[in-house]
Amino acid sequence: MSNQQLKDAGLKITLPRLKILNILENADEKHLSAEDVYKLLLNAGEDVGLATVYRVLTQFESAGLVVRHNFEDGHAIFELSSEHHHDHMICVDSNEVIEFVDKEIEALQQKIAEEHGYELIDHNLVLYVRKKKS
Amino acid sequence: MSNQQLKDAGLKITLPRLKILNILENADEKHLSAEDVYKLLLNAGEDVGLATVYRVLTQFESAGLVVRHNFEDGHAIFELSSEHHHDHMICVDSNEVIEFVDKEIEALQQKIAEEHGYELIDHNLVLYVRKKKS
DNA sequence: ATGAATGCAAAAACTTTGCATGACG
DNA sequence: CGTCATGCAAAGTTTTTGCATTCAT
Repeated sequence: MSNQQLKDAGLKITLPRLKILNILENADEKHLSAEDVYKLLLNAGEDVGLATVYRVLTQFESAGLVVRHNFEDGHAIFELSSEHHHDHMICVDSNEVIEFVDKEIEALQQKIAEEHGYELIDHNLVLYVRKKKS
Repeated sequence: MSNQQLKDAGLKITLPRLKILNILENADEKHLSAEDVYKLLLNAGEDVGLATVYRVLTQFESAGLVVRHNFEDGHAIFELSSEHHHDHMICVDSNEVIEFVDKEIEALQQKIAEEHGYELIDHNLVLYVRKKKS
């Protein structure tokens, strides 16, 4: 039950929030724009306003339930935050989103920041790729 | 003279294009939004429309003169394309943009893409950092 | 019952486009 | 001179906000 997740996040348990959380948990594609979530809700016969979707997703982000990414095409996508951080690869042909983790890259980023006299707070890495016709 | 760069790019030499190119070459901050460029033009007493700034920057991008980045805050910034590719570090306090290059990271990205059966087309890496109080 | 959450519509921020006028080669 | 570029204003996108109503506790 998702109730607990909302409570833990300090959010009142409301229908729109539950519905949106359910979409994020159960949709095939885990990387959704606000519009995507909105459409999935409509398709499911749920009556939730787009403004609410934006508001709820933003609250989820503040609560750490969800991560927001700004991919290059200008509009944000949201995904449930998994325990382990990961980066993304986007296929330029199919728009498929692939997740990956690489310890070495993470370490290097840390090193680079330090070498410049900075502390690494966060990062954003997206690889744009194309399937190899082996 | 910037005339040649425009010619080489296959673009007609017009005043707005020259002025914008000059801004990009001579401004202190090398990472400018369309609005920034527009304001700098106004401050310099030049009379160029914002729509033209967008059009020209987009043309420059197509011509390879300029690179467009979508930083996380949703609006695009442009910079003259230097010979050597580089990535960016942004100070979360001052919004300062620092450029850096790291061969190892570039190589790793290539490797990761390949391991997943993809060919690396492009990438986008931004580090969010904070100055160390040594 | 009270304060917070929602829905709608309006606005805001950023970017693109249509069209008449003006500039380049 | 013909064509392409410009400026303005209008429209498009994506996201946010104001406000009256509804909902959760």
